[in-house]
Amino acid sequence: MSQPTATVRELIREHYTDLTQSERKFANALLENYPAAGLASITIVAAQTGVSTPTIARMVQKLGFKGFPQFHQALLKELQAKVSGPTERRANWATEAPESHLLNRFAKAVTQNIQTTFNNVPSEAFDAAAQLLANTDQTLFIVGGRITHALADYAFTHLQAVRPRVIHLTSSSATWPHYLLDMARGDTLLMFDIRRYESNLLRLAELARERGVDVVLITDQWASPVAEIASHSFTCWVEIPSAWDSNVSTLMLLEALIAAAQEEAWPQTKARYERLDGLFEQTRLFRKPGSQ
Amino acid sequence: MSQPTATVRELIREHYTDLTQSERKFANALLENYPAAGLASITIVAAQTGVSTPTIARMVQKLGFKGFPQFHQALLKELQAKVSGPTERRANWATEAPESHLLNRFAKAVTQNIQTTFNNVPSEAFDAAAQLLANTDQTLFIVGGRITHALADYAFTHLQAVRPRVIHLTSSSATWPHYLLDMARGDTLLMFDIRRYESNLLRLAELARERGVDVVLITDQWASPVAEIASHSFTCWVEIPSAWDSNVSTLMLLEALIAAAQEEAWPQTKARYERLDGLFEQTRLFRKPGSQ
DNA sequence: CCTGTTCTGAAAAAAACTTTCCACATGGCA
DNA sequence: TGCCATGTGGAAAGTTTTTTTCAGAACAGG
Repeated sequence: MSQPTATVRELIREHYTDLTQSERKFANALLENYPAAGLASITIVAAQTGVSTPTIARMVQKLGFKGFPQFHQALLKELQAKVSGPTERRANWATEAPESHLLNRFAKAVTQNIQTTFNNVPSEAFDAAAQLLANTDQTLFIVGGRITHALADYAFTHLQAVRPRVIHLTSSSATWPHYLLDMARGDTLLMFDIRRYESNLLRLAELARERGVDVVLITDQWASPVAEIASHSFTCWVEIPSAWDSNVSTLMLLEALIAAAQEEAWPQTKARYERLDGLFEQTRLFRKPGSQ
Repeated sequence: MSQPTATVRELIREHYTDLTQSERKFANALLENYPAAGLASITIVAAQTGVSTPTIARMVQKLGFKGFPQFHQALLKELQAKVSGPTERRANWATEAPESHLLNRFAKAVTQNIQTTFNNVPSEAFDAAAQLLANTDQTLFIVGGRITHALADYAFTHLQAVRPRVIHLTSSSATWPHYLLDMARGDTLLMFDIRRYESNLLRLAELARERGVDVVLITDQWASPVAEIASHSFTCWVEIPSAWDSNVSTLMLLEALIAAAQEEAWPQTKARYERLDGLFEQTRLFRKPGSQ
């Protein structure tokens, strides 16, 4: 109310840290379905969110409204202004920014990449690869390149929680022969290779293949040479208007694979997660906010 | 009511000839400002249109609704469907797989996350943060948590290419005091904190803040406590049907920030990229795509 | 100019909504 | 462990909205 120009969305962002848990529940529901989720009566809104009416009432007061009706009207006014604007442009992602803003150009490119990537995932290969990643009888090796070693790291952190016997090959290729020593027939090597393709990754894949290791490759639309010897390879679209490549679709595919692997061996994984949680509790790595 | 799928707009057209003069007055007002003009209370709607409440009540009954609240809900439902529309339409991503396949369920959740995330980026804060990341007069520190250290690593690799004076705080918090020693007023600390929030990250942010360092925070929809002391903080939607959180939207936001920082200082960055390429050439770390 | 029909809105009654108050639950802290 | 501060929702009180009723206005046709 202090700033008559502020949208409800902005008000929520501004006051987000003041909100309690239940209040945030509603805030998130509203932001996810804006503004429809806030336009019903307070009773309905509360029921849909799963909180009580007083919680909603208190929250809108925190945002600076006198009561729910005022909040309701503010949302309505925004909606009205938006519709009467130049033919609603749903294209805009960052709703306040102009279409030419980097955020919107970027969002457009990445969305396109994700869509193309997912449209081109061979589902049998996906299922087969997920099974390999979940196979705890064998060892799983993970390796990435210059840029993608962060992705390999991410994969390692998650898969290590999902299953035992996961090994992350450090980025220095000088140490790779040591790992090759321990690779056995039936093991899996999860490899990331995005342009520009690194010759030592290809060599590593070849040597692993010779030892009977299944190579699962995640690469880009131009396809790393490793694809020719990989058991399963997945193509990600990575081009954005920039000097470098986007790895959003790569990460998305990776997460999908991790999710699939996790589902594959859920009972085991669940027990592992619980033990992990207990260990974190004991080492007090994560404390509740507010405490020292 | 006869056709449950008919929109209110269609219902109005269908029954238009049955409507009286005053009723048409409201019908026109609604069609001109659809659906906002119908979403207030019947009292307000009537006043705005210049007719009485019974007129509105009678009209919505002519359209086939039991009462004004039912009419109101129908409008709301349409609005809601519209928002989720673009996502719904490309229901199947992995075209061959059934809709219930993990790939499709996953794609749906992540798409929703990305959309919500981008809809909620405050563009001024984004621009300001990009400027901080591109400011080569000061040092840029980067740090992540247990899961997000991979993202921090990714950020480091890219930003190191964009500009000098970038420092990646290793994941072991025991070494952080060493880095704090060198932090100076005006420096920037790029921090990732996704639930569960780590208390040592909060402490680090506090100590940095005390030294006059700008903290740029990338967090999730439940907001890390660091948000309260950060100069700019960005919220990412990370929930997926899984035991862990997705970082696709997080990476997307990060890449957008990197792209913006790169654009901010392009002449410098371009020269840096060229020198970097030359160095790679000399060490022959990479081969050109297609070549052996 | 009259008459019957249709339309309209004021006002009251009914229903629903919003707010306030209070007790209970939760989690941090000594 | 017990205390305190904080957050949460049930229920009643207060308010608004919605519906119904009904009387007057507008209008067409004789």
